[in-house]
Amino acid sequence: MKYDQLRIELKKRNQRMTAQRDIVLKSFIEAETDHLSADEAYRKVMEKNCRISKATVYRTVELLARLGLLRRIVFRDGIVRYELVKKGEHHHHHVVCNRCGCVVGFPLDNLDDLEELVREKTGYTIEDHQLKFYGLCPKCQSEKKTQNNRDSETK
Amino acid sequence: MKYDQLRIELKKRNQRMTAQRDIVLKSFIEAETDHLSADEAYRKVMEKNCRISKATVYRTVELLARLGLLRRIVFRDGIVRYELVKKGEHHHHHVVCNRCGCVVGFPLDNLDDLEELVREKTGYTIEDHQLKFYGLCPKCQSEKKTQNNRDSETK
DNA sequence: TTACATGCAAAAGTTTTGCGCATGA
DNA sequence: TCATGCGCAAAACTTTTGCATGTAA
Repeated sequence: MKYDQLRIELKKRNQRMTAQRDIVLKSFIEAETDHLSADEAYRKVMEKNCRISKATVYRTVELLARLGLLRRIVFRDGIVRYELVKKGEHHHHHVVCNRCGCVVGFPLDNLDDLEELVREKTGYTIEDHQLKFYGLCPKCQSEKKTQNNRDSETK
Repeated sequence: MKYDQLRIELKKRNQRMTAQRDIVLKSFIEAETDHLSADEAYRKVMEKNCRISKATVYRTVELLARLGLLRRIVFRDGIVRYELVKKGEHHHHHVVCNRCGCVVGFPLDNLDDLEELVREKTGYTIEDHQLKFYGLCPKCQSEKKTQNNRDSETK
């Protein structure tokens, strides 16, 4: 399945298929909606007792991003993470919890019109845009509430 | 002017006014629309022959961001940068050149309605959002064009 | 006076690089 | 076969931390 797709994508670009590249891509497939940094991907791979060099993971993640199989996502913490690019998926954005850092996707297509407006106003040709929302996830909202209650009782 | 504002803001939060804090804030004021990382701010300060410890710059930048005088901005390169928060300024977003990295602001207020939609759909309470456009600035567009012409002549 | 900020140097953490060996095509 | 990729370890950075000293209030 994904293994073949990887082989095909690599062949297209005259890149070789290796066991390491397969393992790294798999770790992102298994992470599902999680966004992994190169370092986190390395740890995940190590947990499975796959002996890969950290340098290889870093190089592979960078390669997969260049091939368009991974998308680079950076939130406010400045950690470079990657998410799996799924074919035919809608353009989606990210909603990030300021407290626990959990992330959910949010589909939204109609922002493309804005790109044209930006081009007119700034003279930049626009290739891409990224929108991020920051706030509190439902879990942290209720945890914060009970914490506040505890605090006011203590006073 | 800004010096007093800084003193006032610090006093509000029971923080002390120091020469170092003034110098660091000034480096962001002088950078104008540039976005500086803590490290870049440190270099700027050093250029002016001000002997400040790098640790102090890092601590000060973090403090100024916490006080709301600086705003944390992170682009796709994962470098944490800061921009001066100007009172009463419109909500603005950033347009980034993929080639030279130059950044311009782009005022746009009416995205706030979206926050309500995101809240309904995800259950997150939204405090903030950031929108970034990536493309090519006018300068890089023309540079790329002449470069392409040169390439095709050589072939 | 004294609590807080600074400077320094070391530590911690992340990412990149050089090079000899291994391997996919 | 042999160009490419890998593993290892060192290097290069960036950012944080502990602690003695200096200083704003």
